[in-house]
Amino acid sequence: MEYKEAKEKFISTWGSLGTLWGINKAMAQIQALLFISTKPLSMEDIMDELKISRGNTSMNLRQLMDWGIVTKELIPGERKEFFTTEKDVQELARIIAKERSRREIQPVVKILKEVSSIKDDGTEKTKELIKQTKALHDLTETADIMLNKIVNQQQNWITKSLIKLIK
Amino acid sequence: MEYKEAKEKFISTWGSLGTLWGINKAMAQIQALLFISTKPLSMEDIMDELKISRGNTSMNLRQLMDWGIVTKELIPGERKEFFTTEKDVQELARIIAKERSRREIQPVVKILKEVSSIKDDGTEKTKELIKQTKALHDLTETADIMLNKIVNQQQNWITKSLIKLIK
DNA sequence: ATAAACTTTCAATAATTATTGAAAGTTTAA
DNA sequence: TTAAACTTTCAATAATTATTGAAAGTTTAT
Repeated sequence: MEYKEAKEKFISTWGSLGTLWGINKAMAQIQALLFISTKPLSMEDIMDELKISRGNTSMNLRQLMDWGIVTKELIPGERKEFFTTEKDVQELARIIAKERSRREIQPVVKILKEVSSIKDDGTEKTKELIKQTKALHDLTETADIMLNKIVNQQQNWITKSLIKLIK
Repeated sequence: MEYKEAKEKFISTWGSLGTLWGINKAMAQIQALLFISTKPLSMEDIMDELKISRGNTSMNLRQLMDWGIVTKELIPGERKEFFTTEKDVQELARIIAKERSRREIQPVVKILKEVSSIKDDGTEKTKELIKQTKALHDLTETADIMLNKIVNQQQNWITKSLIKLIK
């Protein structure tokens, strides 16, 4: 496999994986392209490489910047804007975990808490609803906390030891 | 908030959360309904509760069974089939993590390995592609292993200690 | 001030994904 | 064996989501 094929394979795979971390295809592909680029790219560069429209590129770059994954780079003497992505995978994971937690998990935890806090009228179905949503609330909250702590401290002794222990 | 409202809130929230664990709305809603039900439900029951068609119900129940989350329950004297979901959240988490890993993460890890194994032709761009996809490969693989190990051993001492340590 | 270079916005359209419903298929009871 | 009770399949349709492209907006150089 040569460079070109490998590059295309990586970009398209990462793009379709986008759903796994809650973003759309174009967004993931732009990020992938920047991730393996050796220098900042302009909107023009991205459009050409991925064969997507200017509007699409603009909107998705904005979203990536909202996520905090991509930043504008000003190149002296250049009129256009250039873009780069976070290159450190650990830092990338940290940002993504934090954002997903804030955008998706926490709102759900909040609703699970509300639902599991309704007053117990003594009926079996109410008891079951309370019990099950409470269990889900606790699990989701714990998972969320763990995920964030883990990605935030990957290189410290706790995780190093954990990896050894569970491997 | 009364039972009915709480129930509807739970089902619709869990439904829209479906994307987070990679399944569609109807599938997640059916699972949610079964999750808080005190007894097995028939296809008829599910259609009525969620206001979805027979075909939709049938197809999504099948998928839930493929995932191993829902099982058919045969009730003596009843002609129709009844369904139940795994009620233990820990077990549910274990099944979901395992399935997502198998269906989505592992194929990506495989491709990252392929891409990061192309021959180094000495150019900067090839070096960068190899370096970055390798980093992503290692991170993804480690995250996948950790996730699975964690959900598989949640109640053992390792996780109990971990939770205390990182909280 | 103006025009060229560039970016953003957003209504229209395309692509994708979910849902329906009725016909075909299966199982069970008599 | 047959007919009623039930489930599955799948082509058609609906709903949702992504993408385009051109007009409007912004910035910069002169």
